Amino acid sequence: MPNIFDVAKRAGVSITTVSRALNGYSDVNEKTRKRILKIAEELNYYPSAVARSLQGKKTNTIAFAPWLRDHIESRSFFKEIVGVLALGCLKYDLSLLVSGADSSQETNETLREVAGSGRVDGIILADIKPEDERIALLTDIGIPFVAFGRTSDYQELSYPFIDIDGAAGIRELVEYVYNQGRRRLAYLSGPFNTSYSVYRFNGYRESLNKFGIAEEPRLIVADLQEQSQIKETISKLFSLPESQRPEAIIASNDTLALNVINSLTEMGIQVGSKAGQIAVTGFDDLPFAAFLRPALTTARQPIEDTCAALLELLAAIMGQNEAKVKISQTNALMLGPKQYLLKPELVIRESA
Amino acid sequence: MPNIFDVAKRAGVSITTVSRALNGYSDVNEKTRKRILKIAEELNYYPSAVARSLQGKKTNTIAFAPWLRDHIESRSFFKEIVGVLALGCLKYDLSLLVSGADSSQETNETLREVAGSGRVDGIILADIKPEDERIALLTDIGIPFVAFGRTSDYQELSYPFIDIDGAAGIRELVEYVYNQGRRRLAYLSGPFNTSYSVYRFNGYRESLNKFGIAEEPRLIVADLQEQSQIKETISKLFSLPESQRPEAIIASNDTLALNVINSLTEMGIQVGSKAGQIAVTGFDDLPFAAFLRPALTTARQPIEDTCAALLELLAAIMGQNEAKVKISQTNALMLGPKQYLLKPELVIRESA
DNA sequence: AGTAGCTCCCAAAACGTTTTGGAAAAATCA
DNA sequence: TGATTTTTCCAAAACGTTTTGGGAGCTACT
Repeated sequence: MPNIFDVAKRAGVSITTVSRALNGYSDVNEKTRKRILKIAEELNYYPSAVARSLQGKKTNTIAFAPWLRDHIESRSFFKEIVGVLALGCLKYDLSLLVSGADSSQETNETLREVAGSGRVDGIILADIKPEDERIALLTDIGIPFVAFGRTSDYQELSYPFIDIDGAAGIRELVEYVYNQGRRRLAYLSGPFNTSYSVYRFNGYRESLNKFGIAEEPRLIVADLQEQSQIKETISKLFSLPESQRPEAIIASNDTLALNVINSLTEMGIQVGSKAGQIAVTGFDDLPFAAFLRPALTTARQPIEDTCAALLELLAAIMGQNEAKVKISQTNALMLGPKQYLLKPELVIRESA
Repeated sequence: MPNIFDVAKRAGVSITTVSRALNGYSDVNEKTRKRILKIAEELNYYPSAVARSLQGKKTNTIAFAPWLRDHIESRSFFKEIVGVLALGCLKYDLSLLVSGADSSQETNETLREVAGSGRVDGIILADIKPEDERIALLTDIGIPFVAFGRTSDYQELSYPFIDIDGAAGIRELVEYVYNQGRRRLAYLSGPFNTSYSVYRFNGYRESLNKFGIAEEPRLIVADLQEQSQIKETISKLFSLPESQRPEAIIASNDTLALNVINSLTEMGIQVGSKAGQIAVTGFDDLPFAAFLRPALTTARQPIEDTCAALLELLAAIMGQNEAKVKISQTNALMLGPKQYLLKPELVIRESA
């Protein structure tokens, strides 16, 4: 591979001139520039990104750092987001480095490596837990980052994040089924070791409170890990005396809802919005949600908006014009400086 | 951020010694090493990946380079693969750079940049077209790469690739519906500007030929771009006299099949494997395929195997032990040196 | 004619590592 | 004891850019 010296020699100028010609500086004669450009083209010369980074202290790369653990629920959404993010990076002339790990042990080591080694200029941190040591890690290292999601203590820590308002989404869903006349509302969730599970559950409790419905522990199952547990849970719920059985099942995400619907269907229980049927709702609006039978009523995560906001915020922080960060998404609620909440959108289909 | 000099000064040794201590060389006293390690820890020192790359000529990064254009069909599968790839990279201690572009103009410029600038050690090229100028580009630049998919002229060009045998998948599907007694088999496909469309269509023709069925132009529609066209196509097919209507519809991918099923259902036409119903098949086995009603009969792309093979092959090429490249996937067919074909798996469900 | 101001170019330093080729000090051997 | 080997360390070069701080050679002004 040719380097800048090869070009300089061939053109009969110094490497300084080659560099400045290629970078569009005005202190090089137009004729010389043309000549250098042609030679660079001929030689198939491309400046080394690595050398450039070393000198310029900029890599023009950001990392997307999720936890690639194999939850029943987590992987689908990760897949949705990375493509959109990659596309969005083009606008900022950034490259996207995907950096995750599956065993939680390694994770922090991988993240520390990518954050500490100067390989990237900024990081988008995903899959935030209620208490997430990665926030402190990155803050410590001093690398610009934006979290996708938020911890429980985001107010004290006050790091930048974009989150989707899970509580609001669930509240809308609950209100919707409440207005159908349903009162016994079960809530199914994965374990509370992911922030969004906690916030969504809070939404459920807030709604019950608002409508004056007492919490019924038997209707709340919040540690679902595997498919088999779901089936089991459902049959337990439906072995209750008729007057105590749930009239609606609020699932904390689409994948869970999918399994709930399948379990119910298998048991011969009708799912749907009509009276006599049991209502089921999800959250996320993954691609399959529209194609379920019955099609899933859910709250849509605004993926495009979220990714745009994440990049916008991160770019602003990296560009040091932190002062005037202003997220342009219309439905963004500002929780604190550089902390934004995006609203999910209610999607009514057939399952509720 | 501290650098190696800071550590050296604090430890009272030269930077050489720090470097060698950190990299586990044996010519540094165990006591000194311990001291250096502790100081590095205290200082929160991490070697600059950039400087290291510059010196070592290795970035330990590979790029995933798809075409992120917004086809009716292409995006879902891209999303599937990037997550698995990212996970697989961990085993090889590689990072994954996602580098795509949406307008086809930019694409080559982006690719040239990432390939020519030494930012990555290797590239996984996806979304191969029947004639794909990117192959020549990368060969020219001389960067190690593996294509996911293959051009029409892969034999002359002879570059490394992993492909999924689309023809074989379609053949199995066609044979399956043929054995149900169906003879009038329509074929629906997106435009032939993507390799897999061509190979899959070939599979269809080979099967017809094998079973002595004449090709019926009216049953072959191969330029579907939008949803609306699909509905239109379907109604045209079903406005034929009864004796000429298709008994099965072979769609070249799941997304297409999904829309076909929806269109048919809207028109009140029963889809399924039973006599009197029309059979519909897809290809890919995307996550939603199992949840359609009727659930989609399709050919599953072995994503995990494919990603594993891509990485295995690329790693071998990058490691210069090209000679003994041996793909370990059990169902891999070798087409040429470093050229492998993986077999899709028939997934029988309800739609056919 | 002298000087100030352009235009166009360049040598050298800096970015932070690893590698190379020793060299001093300590240990071992004869 | 002197010679040899081993252990432990280091100075300098190299990787390929960009930036800094000028410096010729012209042109234009007074």
